[in-house]
Amino acid sequence: MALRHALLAALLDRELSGYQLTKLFDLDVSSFWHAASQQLYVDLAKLEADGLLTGHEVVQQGRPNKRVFRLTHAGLDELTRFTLAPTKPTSIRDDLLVKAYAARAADPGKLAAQLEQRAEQSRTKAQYLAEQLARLLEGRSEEEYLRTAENIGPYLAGTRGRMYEEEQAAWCSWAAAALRGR
Amino acid sequence: MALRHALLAALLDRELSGYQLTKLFDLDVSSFWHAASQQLYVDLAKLEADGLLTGHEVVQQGRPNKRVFRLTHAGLDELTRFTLAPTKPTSIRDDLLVKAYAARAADPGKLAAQLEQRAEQSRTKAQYLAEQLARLLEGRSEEEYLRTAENIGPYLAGTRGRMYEEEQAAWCSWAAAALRGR
DNA sequence: AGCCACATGTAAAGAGTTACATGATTCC
DNA sequence: GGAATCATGTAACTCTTTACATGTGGCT
Repeated sequence: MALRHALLAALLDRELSGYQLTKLFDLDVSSFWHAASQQLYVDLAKLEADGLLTGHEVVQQGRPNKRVFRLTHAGLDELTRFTLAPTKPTSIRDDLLVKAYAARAADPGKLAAQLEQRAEQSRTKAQYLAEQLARLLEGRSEEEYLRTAENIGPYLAGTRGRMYEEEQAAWCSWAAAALRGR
Repeated sequence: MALRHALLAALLDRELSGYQLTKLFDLDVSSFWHAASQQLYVDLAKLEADGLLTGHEVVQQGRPNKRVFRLTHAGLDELTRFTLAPTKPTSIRDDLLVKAYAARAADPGKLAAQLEQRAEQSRTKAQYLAEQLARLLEGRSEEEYLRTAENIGPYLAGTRGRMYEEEQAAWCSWAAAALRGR
């Protein structure tokens, strides 16, 4: 049920359309919460029906019109309530790790190749996220940013995403090497 | 659809009952694929109906009888097929990160407290996983183990789980400190 | 008798994925 | 005209979660 809250959080200090959220979820948010664009539209509609968001048509020139969404007071309350509610620890759920777990049933070379490919993807994503984080700092030191910025949420969550991708890349390379050495 | 394959992989070189799998998934496997015990029984029944597993009643003394499951040839084939199939990158999906993302809507102290609590849980879990990994080595060096052991899958996947929990703990502590310093 | 570990499920509701669908506008 | 980007959805299916359900046997 956190997709709803991820959407609310993404709209905390700005108005965005479904399409803009799609791109945001593809790149930045996906590092800690993945969702397909279709699902975003479904949940945006529900959130609006529940009065947590309001949508406004924006007429554009040179491209199709869009509907941007804004948090309502009820939406902000709901988000605050969510941050206070207890959460159970969740963990990784990754096909690739299940494949590694099943290593004995796999062709070592082919599994290693998949791991190396994923390592590369994760490295790319980690780099992108690092750039985004650097952009948020706007020249300030991290320490200063965390003390003074208005909304440090995206920086905190984005940092976890960057760490995750870096670790994933490192583990994939290590596991691939282990398989290659057999 | 990887729960099926995680079950098959867990049965790669041993017979286990639903209850034993429950405990395995609670502790070891949960670090890379979480599943509730009810779901295990449902999927075990399906896997048996699909001919990928066979179940055998085991009469026990001093405790209720159990049914242990064993991979069939078809089950092993299916697992091998799975390891060859392409996989899309998946990522974290964690309520706690969404909460961090929504930091601006949260009470900093209360969110920090939740992060610190999670840091503690992750540290405990990382420690448990480290012990399990050390047990697998049976005194050998990691390098030797990876070269010579029969089935290195659990060690590879378990290592990722341990890394994840360690990183999670480190990030949680860092993020909590950032929130406390405001 | 009461509690705990062992042992195995069913049913309903909720969330997410996959496939399908449509249309506007710009640029080449 | 065709491709790419912008823009928004629906429907069917699969998977997961939550709540409910039941029973054995040892220990105190």
